[in-house]
Amino acid sequence: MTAAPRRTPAITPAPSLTAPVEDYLKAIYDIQQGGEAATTNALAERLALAPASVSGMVRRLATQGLLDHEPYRGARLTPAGRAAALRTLRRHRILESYLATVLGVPWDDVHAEAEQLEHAASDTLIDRMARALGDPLFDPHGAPIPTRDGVVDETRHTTLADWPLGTRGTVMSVSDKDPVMLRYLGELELRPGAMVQVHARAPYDGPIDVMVGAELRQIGPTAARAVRIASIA
Amino acid sequence: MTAAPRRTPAITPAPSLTAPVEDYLKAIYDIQQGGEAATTNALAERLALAPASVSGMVRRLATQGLLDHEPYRGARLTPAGRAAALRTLRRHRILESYLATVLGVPWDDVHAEAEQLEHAASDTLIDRMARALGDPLFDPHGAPIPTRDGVVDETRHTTLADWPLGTRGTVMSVSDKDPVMLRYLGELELRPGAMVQVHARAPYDGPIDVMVGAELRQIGPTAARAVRIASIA
DNA sequence: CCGATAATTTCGGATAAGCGAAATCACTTC
DNA sequence: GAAGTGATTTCGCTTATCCGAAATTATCGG
Repeated sequence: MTAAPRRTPAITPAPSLTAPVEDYLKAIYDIQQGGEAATTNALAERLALAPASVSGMVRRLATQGLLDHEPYRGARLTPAGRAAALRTLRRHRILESYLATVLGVPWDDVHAEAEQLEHAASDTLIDRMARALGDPLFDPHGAPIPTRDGVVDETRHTTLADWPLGTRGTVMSVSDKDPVMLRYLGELELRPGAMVQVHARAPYDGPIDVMVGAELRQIGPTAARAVRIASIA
Repeated sequence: MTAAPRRTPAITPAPSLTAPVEDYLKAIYDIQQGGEAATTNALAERLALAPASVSGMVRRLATQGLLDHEPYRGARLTPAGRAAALRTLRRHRILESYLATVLGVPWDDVHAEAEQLEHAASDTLIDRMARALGDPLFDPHGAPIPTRDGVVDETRHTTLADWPLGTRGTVMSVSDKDPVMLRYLGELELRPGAMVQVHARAPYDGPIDVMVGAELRQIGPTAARAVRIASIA
């Protein structure tokens, strides 16, 4: 191993990355954010690719200094990789906010549309959209929007599946990955800002009784895991 | 100066085309619209590619039924190719209009931005933007916007370089290809809608004296060729 | 009709991204 | 501590898009 000059890169992630590369970095960020290791398999599943393909790309990105990779162990973003991931995340979430707020795109469609546009929109366009929205801090699903300089709230909130019985809380965010799930949660009024209180949880992954606003609902554990809660401030 | 709108037979523009393919089709449409033959070299220059690359792609697109190609002669869009080109053109021009009108992107920047986004935005998003604008018929540079069904005004207007002396006319459109040129034309107030009258033309590609509104300007023939004029109605 | 020139195509090769099958490694279990 | 299992990587190959150099074709001037 030659002692490569390991400068901690400034916030500027050099040249424009390809769409697949941005997707890998975003996925790795996301998995790390969930506290898990960004293994080949986890990445392959999230990106809907064959593990073999992920192996190759991860090696390439590691040589490009965007992530650290110990073979058979998993990948971890370098500062440069993290910066790139956050830039893409900002684009994604600003776009989601803009599409939902200004153009009235239904909130369960916004994710897929933003997924495409995030690779094409220029930085200045994203900033224009952000300004038009009043530089929002959260997207329509409650996810925090990184600033232009890569500052982002990374608080990990408890999911509704783990929220203590009896305690009142607020919905902070819902997962935006699955449009069907989103539509379902929308029907239950489980959107960011909603007040909740878990009354009971049946054992063995049974249904959860939860007050949403003034309504008593029953939801399954999978849906509950997509909803993140915080104490009322 | 030919006439009037044209209807394209409803042909399913098969599965989503790649960005390069859409660019080729758009370029061919554009060149044909200018009355010239879409030769390999013309395409190579417009797309900033090597002629060898164009040869290969044109052959491929011909086998896919998007264009007719006689080797050593040039390419011509089939109905399917034309439909695909017009779909991309609609996206491009709706995006230009939206960016300029709603988001305040400077009119010399909108082309480059739209060039990227047109390959990523969904059809329904484009329609949403169009509706938000009141389904405009022309983009900010005066170019006609095809409808969802591929109807577009293909009138070919005379350029300012050929406009008869003394006759008053209206600027119908300006070329959006070169941002520097656009900025220049903007400074001269040569935008769609402006009234013009050519007073004199110096020989040998000399400068052109032209009244723009109430101002007398002098412009060169290259700039004049980017401005299209029609009689006042 | 015959080249010369210019346009076009063909050829071999490069890069990015992906896949399936086979080999390899890590970890748990006996 | 060996073996089996599942995760990971390697290998060979595919597709899309691009390039430069060499070969080919069209066309125009005489």
